[in-house]
Amino acid sequence: MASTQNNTPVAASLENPLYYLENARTLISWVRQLHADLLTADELRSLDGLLAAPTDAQALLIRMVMRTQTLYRAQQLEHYAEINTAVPELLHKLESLGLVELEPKVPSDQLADLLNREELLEVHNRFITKALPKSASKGRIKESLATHELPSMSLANWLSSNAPSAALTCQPLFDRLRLMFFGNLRQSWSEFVVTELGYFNYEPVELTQASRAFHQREEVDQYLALNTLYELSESLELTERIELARSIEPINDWIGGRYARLIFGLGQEAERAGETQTALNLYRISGLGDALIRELRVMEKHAPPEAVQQRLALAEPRSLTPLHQLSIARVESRISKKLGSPKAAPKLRSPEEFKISIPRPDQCVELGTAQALGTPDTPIAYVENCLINSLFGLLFWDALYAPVPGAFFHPFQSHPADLYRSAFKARRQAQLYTAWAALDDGSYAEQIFECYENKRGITNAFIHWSVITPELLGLALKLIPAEHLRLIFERLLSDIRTHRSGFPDLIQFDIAAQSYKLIEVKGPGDRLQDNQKLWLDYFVEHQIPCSVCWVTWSDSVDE
DNA sequence: ATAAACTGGG
DNA sequence: TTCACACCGTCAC
DNA sequence: GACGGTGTGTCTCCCAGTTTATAA
Ligand SMILES: [Mn+2]
Ligand SMILES: [Mn+2]
Repeated sequence: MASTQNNTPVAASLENPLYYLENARTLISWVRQLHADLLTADELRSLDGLLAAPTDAQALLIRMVMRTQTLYRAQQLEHYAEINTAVPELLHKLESLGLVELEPKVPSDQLADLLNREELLEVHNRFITKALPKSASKGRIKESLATHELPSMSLANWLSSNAPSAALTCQPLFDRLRLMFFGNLRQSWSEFVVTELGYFNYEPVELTQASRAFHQREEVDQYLALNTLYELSESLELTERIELARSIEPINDWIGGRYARLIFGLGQEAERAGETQTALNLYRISGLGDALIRELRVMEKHAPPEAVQQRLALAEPRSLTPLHQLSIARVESRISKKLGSPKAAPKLRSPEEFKISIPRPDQCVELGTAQALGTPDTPIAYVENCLINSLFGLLFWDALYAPVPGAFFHPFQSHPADLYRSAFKARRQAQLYTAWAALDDGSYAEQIFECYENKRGITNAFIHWSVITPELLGLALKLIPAEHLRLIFERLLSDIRTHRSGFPDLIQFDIAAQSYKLIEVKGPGDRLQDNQKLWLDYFVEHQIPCSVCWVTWSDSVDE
């Protein structure tokens, strides 16, 4: 039933009414094939039990796992046409396998997930003497319930009617399986069917036998622990979350990055709560560039300038992105002024600027400006990051999808797992070299067109197929010199994460002059952002034509 | 009464 | 979970 | 005017059916 082809998991045909079960079994067997050593004996036993159960029982469990809740009224599970056994019987079977709990005790704060507003209000007014009016919103009822201490009890008791219910007890196991398969918790069980329906298309990449997202159980545990802390942000006190987070010692760089982001986020929460010292400590632990900036800003506010300067001296500029360096340079400039030995503010090259006044457009200011500036011979496209990123994705397609060991481990990836890591370039030197060579010998335009034709529609981290029309692609490749593309791609590749954004809003082509120009539009009240300033600086440095257009409203009185 | 938001399902 | 922008306030010149 | 900080919209297939919020 579970299907793999050429050593790759394959989505089930929709002809099979139990397609979702087939997909789940595919996922499970793929994980067991590659990750069996990362599962406990208990977990393997649970899976064996499930896979040996009657088909209808398996199907119902997967239906429940795929839905958002972990708690269900039996009534919510009765409508599945492809499941022919009575639901109570199946739930009973699943209970005997230890996958489901029948008639679970439901705490009052979970009632809202299980009942609609009307039912919730009815329950509220039956258990709480101070009744709420018929019009009370669901949030209001929830609040009121929370202020009273009510004992947990089965749903049937809450409703004092015959309302059978069941809770999944195996959700953690299935989340774990999903994580081990996808390498993230963002993708869901429905990934298979959405692919089968054709809404997602992924580039097929040969998966090596060693292709797996995790190598030790501890890595999976840490990922799950970090994720739980993100989810708890609403319900658990900050101090407790900090304590839990700090007890985690990441065992690899990848987990370390997620850990750093969590700690940074906790630091920001602490900062906003006025817990300055806690925030500073967390920023120091985090090690993220963003955290260093926050640390410096907090120190600037609360510590003597000498202390800030000392901290600045310890910063390692080489490990920081240009974006971080810019922020740090500004701190440096302010602090040195305070200490009496002024150091110049960071100086970036800026492009030509011009102003236009147009009526406030129906759509966004970028489109209004494009309309005002564009002519038949000098057409404008509103592309922002899409054009350059798409050209990049098309030219470097083979590098992006090179079967580097460990980069691809399931068939639903839009990009290699190490795309944003520093070793990305080093591991694809041959493919990158080929692409650079095409740019040098002039064959790149043809290659990009070919890739565009062949790969159109395939989900790609850089390419926005709907924006890139053949006409736009043709103009861009004809009018942007290869040398300019080389310069831009070099900077992009030097730090993909940071440099994939910040490109100007518009590109204007001049067909007669065989030239082009990038235009960043700034409406009233808007201003250049740091990542935009840095790209513009680079464009000016390398004589890549660009400008900033300041827009005011011609039909507006104020200003 | 109507629109907006959410949920499930292929 | 991304990215750009809108909008607010402060500070120094 | 240059900054710093916060919040928002849009987007994560797309359709149908249900639930919720809001106003008249
Ligand atoms: Mn923009
Ligand atoms: Mn803009």
